[in-house]
Amino acid sequence: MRNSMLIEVRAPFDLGLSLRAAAAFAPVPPGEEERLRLPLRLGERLLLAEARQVGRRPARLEISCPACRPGGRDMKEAVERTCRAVSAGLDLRPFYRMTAGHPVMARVAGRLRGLKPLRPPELFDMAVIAVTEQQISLHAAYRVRTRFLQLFGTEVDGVTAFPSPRELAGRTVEELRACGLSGRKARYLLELARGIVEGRVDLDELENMDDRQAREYLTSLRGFGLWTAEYIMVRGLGRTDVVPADDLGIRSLVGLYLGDGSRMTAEEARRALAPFAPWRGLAAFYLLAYHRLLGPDAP
DNA sequence: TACCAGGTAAAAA
DNA sequence: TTTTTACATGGT
Repeated sequence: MRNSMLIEVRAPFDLGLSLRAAAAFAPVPPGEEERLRLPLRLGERLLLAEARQVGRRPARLEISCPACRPGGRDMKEAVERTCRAVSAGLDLRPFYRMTAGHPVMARVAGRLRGLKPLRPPELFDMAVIAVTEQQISLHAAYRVRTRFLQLFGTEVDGVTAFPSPRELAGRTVEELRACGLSGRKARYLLELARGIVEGRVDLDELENMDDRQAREYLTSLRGFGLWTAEYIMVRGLGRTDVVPADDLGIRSLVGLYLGDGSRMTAEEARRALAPFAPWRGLAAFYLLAYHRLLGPDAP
C-alpha cells in the first residue's frame, strides 16, 4: 500500500471543470489548477490531501496524502473526506435526463457535463463562509474572509486551512472584528465555535438529518437564518434539492435564465425552480456556474 | 457622496 | 404582532 489511491467516482465527472466553477465565484483571476488540494483535519492533525483526475470513463481520481501512513486509517479517512468534497457519489445522470427536454437547462447542463459542486473540507468552514457572505457583496465578503484566514488560518503546504472551532473559540470579538466582521457576525461565529467545543453543537450530525431537520437545526443557531441554513445545506452538505431562494444572486439569475430577465422575488424563484425537484439546488448551481463560466459576465 | 450588496436579530411601533 | 433599524466592507 502507498499513501495514494485510485478511486472510482460516479461518472460523468470533470474535476477540472468543477474546480474552475468553484474558482469562478472568487474575485481573483482563475488559475490553471487541475488538482484539488484539500486541507483536512483528522483528529488534531492538519494535513493536505490532493486529488487529480486520471480517467473519464470510468471516472477515476488519484487521491494522495503524503503525510498519511500508507494503508493506514488516516489514509482511508483522507480518501473518504476527499470523495465527499468532490461529491464523488453524486450521480448526475438523472439530473441530465430531467433537464434534457428543457429549452434552457438542456443547453446549460450540456455545456457543463461532469460538473459537480465542490464542498469545503469542514462544515465549520462552510458556516464561516456563509456568515461572512451575509448581506455584504461577495467581493467584500471575500476580502473579509481573506483577512480572516490570514489572521486565524493555518498553512499546510501552501494551502490555508480555516481555523478549527477550538482554535477560534479562544479568540475575542475584538480580534474577529479586526478582519472586518461586524460585531454581530463575530459573536455568531464565536458562539458557534464555543458551542462545538463545549459539545452543545455538532455540525457533523447534519449529515444524518433530512433537509427539513437540517434546516431546523441550523436556523436554531443564533445568526443563522433561513438563507444561511439553505446556503450551508446546498454548498456544505451537497443537498441537491435545496435552494436558498432568498439569495439575491439566485433571484437575479433565475429571472435572467428562466424568467423575463428581471430579478424575481424569492417566491417567484421558488416557483420557477419547482419543476426541477428533486434537483432544484443543482439546477440553480448549474445556472450560477454557467453564468460565471460561459455567460455574459464570463471572462 | 450616496447607495447597494447572495441577511439577521433586536428594537420600536 | 409587524415593521424598522444597525451593522461592516467594497464597488459603482
